[in-house]
Amino acid sequence: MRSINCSACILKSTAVKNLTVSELNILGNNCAEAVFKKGDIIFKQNALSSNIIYLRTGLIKLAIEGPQGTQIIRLKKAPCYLGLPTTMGDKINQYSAVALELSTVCFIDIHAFKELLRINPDFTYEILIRMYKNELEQFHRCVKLVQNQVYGRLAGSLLYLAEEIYASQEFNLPLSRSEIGDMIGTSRETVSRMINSLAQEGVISISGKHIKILNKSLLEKISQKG
DNA sequence: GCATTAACCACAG
DNA sequence: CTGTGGTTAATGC
Repeated sequence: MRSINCSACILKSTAVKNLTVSELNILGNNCAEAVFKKGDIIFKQNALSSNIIYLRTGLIKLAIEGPQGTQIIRLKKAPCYLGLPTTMGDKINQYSAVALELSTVCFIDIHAFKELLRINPDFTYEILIRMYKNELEQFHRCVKLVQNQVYGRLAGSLLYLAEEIYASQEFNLPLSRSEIGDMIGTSRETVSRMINSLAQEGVISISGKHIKILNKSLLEKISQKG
């Protein structure tokens, strides 16, 4: 395998910043970088995986094929690790990852990753903290999805995109209406109608994929009450 | 009952 | 891929 100079990487994860030069060499000797275009599958549910994936740049979605169709578990923005639960918890991928925009990704051999976890506590600590935060986020997301009505779930996900992904009140939706439906557990028709009615009420303005949040506090209210 | 919510279907840009 | 209209089932008042 061609080795990569991880020491020179300017997009190191918080965890990797704790690695020594020799540990960075272990990493560099056991990883490969790849570029994915919008729509490319990075890894697929039910396939065997022996890699941890580090998303250096870009945006991806994680999705599970459920009994009632596709469920988008969450979006992930660089920089972050993908596939920690699925690669550490099982040999088979429990979900798929698909690029939503041009993304660069490092595939890290699971054995090298485990070795780093074993030998460098500061590295391991950062990974753990990240995992715990993730778990909390997932708990909250789960409650919102189960207890909110569709209108509230849509409002919540628009807020999520604005706050967490783009840090802006104005952005281009990275997902189709159908995918938004898959994310909040509703049909594409309902997403269309509700986006339009949010626009009619002046909460947002929408033109194709371009969206602007006009009344954030009202959107937050809708997100909480449904 | 009657209204509301939201899914499913069909059809048209 | 989206938007719209009609229909229908479930739930609440």
